[in-house]
Amino acid sequence: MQSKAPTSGKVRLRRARTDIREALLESALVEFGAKGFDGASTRAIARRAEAHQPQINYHFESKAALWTAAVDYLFGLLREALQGVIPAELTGVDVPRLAAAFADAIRRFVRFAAEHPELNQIMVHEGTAASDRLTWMTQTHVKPFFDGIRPAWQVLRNVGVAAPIDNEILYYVLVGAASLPYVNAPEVRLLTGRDPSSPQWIEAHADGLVAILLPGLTASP
Amino acid sequence: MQSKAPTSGKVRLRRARTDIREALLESALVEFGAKGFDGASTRAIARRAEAHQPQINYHFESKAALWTAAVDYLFGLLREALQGVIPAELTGVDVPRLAAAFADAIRRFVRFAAEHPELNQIMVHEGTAASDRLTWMTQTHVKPFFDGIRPAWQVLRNVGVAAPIDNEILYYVLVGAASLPYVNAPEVRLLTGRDPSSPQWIEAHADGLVAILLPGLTASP
DNA sequence: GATCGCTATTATCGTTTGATAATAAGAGTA
DNA sequence: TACTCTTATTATCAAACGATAATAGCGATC
Repeated sequence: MQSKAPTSGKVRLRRARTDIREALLESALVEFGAKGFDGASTRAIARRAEAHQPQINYHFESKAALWTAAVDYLFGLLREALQGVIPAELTGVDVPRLAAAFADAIRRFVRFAAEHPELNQIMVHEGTAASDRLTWMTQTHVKPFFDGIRPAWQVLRNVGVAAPIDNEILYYVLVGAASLPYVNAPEVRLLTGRDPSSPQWIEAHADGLVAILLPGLTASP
Repeated sequence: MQSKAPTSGKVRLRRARTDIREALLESALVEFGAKGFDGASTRAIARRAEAHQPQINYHFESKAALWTAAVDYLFGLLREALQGVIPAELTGVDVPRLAAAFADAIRRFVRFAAEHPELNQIMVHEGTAASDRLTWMTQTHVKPFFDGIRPAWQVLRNVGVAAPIDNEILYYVLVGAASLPYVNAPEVRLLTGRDPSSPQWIEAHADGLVAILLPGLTASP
C-alpha cells in the first residue's frame, strides 16, 4: 500500500481548472521542446506538472490537443513580445526609424528565443517532416509572423541598409541564427562550457545579429 | 496466405552484408532526421530499406548502435566535403587567402547542409535534450569541427575582415543560419512555396551568408 | 548435387504508449 | 450535515515499440 502520489509524497492536491491546465501547458512545452511530439510521453508531461497521466485527457481532449493548446499559448507570448515594434503600414515611414525598429525586433526576438527556447525547439522538431501539425502551425502562426517582417526587410534592402539577402532566405537565416544557441542549449554547454541563457551571451548575440543583418545601420546614419 | 514481403511484392531479396547495411544506414538517416531518435521506429526504417525489422538487430547491435553508425557515416561525409579547405596551421597564412578559404568553407557547408539535411536535422533533434547520444556526438564529431574553424575566425576577426561576433556565438550563428532552410525544408515549402533544395536557393543562400559574415572580403581587398 | 555458412522471414516476448472507465475525495451550497 | 459538482486516483485496455528465438531458404564450395 505504498503512496502513488505524483512526485513529492502523499498529499492529494486539488487545483482549480485554470491552474492545473496552465501547469500541464507549461510542462507540455518543456517536454515537447526537449523530446518532440512523439518522443514526449503524456506520463512524463503529467509527472512534471505533479499530476497523473489521465488528467491530460480530462483537461484536454488528447495529446494532440494539448500540443495545439501549448503552441497557441506560446505564439501568443511571441506576439506580445513583438507587438507594434515593426509598423504595419510602411508608406511614409522614414528609413532610419524603420531600421531602428527592425533592429529592436531582432533584439526582442533573440531575447524571446532565449527566454522561451521551447517555441523554436518545437518549430524545428515539427519542421523536419510534413504533418497535420506542421501545416496547422505554419498557416496559423508562422505565416502571419513571416508576412509581418517581409515588407520591412524589402524596404531596408532596397535602400541598402539591410544585408543583400532575399526575403524568404533571410527569414530562415534570421530565425536559424537567432534561435540555435537556445534550441540546442544542452549542446552549447557541452561544447563551449558557456551558458547561452546568460545575459552576456544573449546581448552579445543580439548585437552581433544586428551588426551583420543591418550593416547600414551603424555605418551611415 | 498473403504475401508478407516488405514493400513491392513477393520476391525474397537477398543482399550482401555491405549492401543491406548501407541501405539500412541511409534509411535510418532519413527516418532519424525526420522523426528524431524516439520518433523513428525500427519498423519504418526497415520498410524504407525494403527489409524486415529484425534485420536491424541482425546487422547492427541495436537501434542505438544503428543511430551511432549512421551518424559516424554522415560526419565522415562532412569531413570529406570540408577537408583541407581551412588550413590547420595559421601562422604565416596571409589574410586574403584565409578569408577566401573561409568563404569557400561556408559555401561548402551550405551545399552540404542542402544535400544532406539529415546531419543537421539529427544534430538539432539531439541538441534539445541532454543524453548519452548528445554527449558522444558532441565530443566525437562536433568538437573537432568546432575547433577547426575557431582559430581561423579569430584571425579574420582581429583584422576586421570577419563580422564582430564571438567565436562560440559565431559557430551557432553560422550553423543555424546555414542549415535551417534544409533542416525545415517541409516548412519552407509550406510557407514560401519555394524549394530550398534548388540550386538557385542554395547559391543565393551561400552568397548571402558570405556577405554578412565576411563583410571585409568584398569591401576592402 | 550434397553440404554449409549466411541472410531472410515469421512468430512472439515484455514494455511502454495514449486513452478510457470506474471509483474516490475535495470544496462549495443549502 | 447532507448534497452536488468537479477534480483526483486507480485500474486497465489495445496498439506499437525494440528485441530475440526459431525456422526457412539462398548461394558458394567441395
